Amino acid sequence: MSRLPLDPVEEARRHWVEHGWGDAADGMAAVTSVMRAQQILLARADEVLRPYGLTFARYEVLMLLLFSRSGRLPLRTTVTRLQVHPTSVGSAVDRLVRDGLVEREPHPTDGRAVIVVLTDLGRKTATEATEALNREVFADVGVPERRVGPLVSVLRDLRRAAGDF
Amino acid sequence: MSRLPLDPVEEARRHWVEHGWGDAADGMAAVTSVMRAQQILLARADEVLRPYGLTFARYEVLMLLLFSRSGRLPLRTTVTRLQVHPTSVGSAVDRLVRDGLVEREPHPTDGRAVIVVLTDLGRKTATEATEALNREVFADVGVPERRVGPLVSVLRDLRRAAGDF
DNA sequence: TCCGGATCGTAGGACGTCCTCAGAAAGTAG
DNA sequence: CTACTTTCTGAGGACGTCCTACGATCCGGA
Repeated sequence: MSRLPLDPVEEARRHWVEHGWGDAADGMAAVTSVMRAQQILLARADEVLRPYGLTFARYEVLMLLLFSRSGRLPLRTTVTRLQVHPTSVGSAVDRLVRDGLVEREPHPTDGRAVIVVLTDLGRKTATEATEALNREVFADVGVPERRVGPLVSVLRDLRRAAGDF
Repeated sequence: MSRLPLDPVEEARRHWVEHGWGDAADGMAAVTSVMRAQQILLARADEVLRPYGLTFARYEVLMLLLFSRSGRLPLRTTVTRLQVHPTSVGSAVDRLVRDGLVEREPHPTDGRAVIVVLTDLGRKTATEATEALNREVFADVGVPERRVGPLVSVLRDLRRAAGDF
């Protein structure tokens, strides 16, 4: 993967201004920056998770179950908390079941619903994977310490404005 | 899409601290925030682009060609600038060709390479789509004006540290 | 000149995301 | 109790991303 001579986001911003789109240049730069940052961070996380047979999407499902303490949640609950499409969680759960990390159970009172249950292997894997992620990714995301707070804060505003919570 | 009672990122941070992972909690919050912000912004962009038969990935290819002024670039150049895998750009170009927005041409001197050429329809579509994106997404990304600059700045640091440029 | 390594693009496959549609079950109004 | 609406899940498909493997081409050094 080669290093570019110039920041592609700043290059795009320059083109935006040249085309008379200056009033949208900052927004374009923000959106493009977030897109690329996500790509970088997701690649790092997936690389660390690969030895555990996980991806970040499946890891998020496992962590939700780990935090539930009883290790079991309705599928619908995970869909709501993870803010993704039902079929996305569905396929993640399918692969977690395939690998023995979770199990599907029928809901005791709602015949439509499904309960996802963390297995012992799933609990062990989630814990070990978290320690690896903490060490290899989260402990240093490549942003100066004092700028992490403001970053999370501004993105929280964005998420709130988008109706997440 | 339902609104959650609490910020899921802050909920996760709380769980991180409770599990003794406090030193990685900020990084986890930063990574998770970026992931969700990207999902929100990508969904908005794709929605605005849908009437033009575009996705954000294909739109980025078109804009690179539009800015090249001759409207033609080696495929390799677009792969490098967009920082994605060659096969990702390949499939994007396939669909752009299918829709008549670009054409493939052989490279005049390098038998391995491919030149991607913007068609008149592609140029027109890219321009109109940009005006829609500027109006509907980039002009107001849901972040206070004065915080956009720092956001772009901190993510530029992250991208630079990751070796992008 | 020739040959071995590097580069470019593509094919096939795994995965995650979204969409629409369908069916089953639950809830609700009458 | 019936009929209508809503909720939950799964099937099938489109798309973007990545990976590995492969063939074709280029290039530089022997």
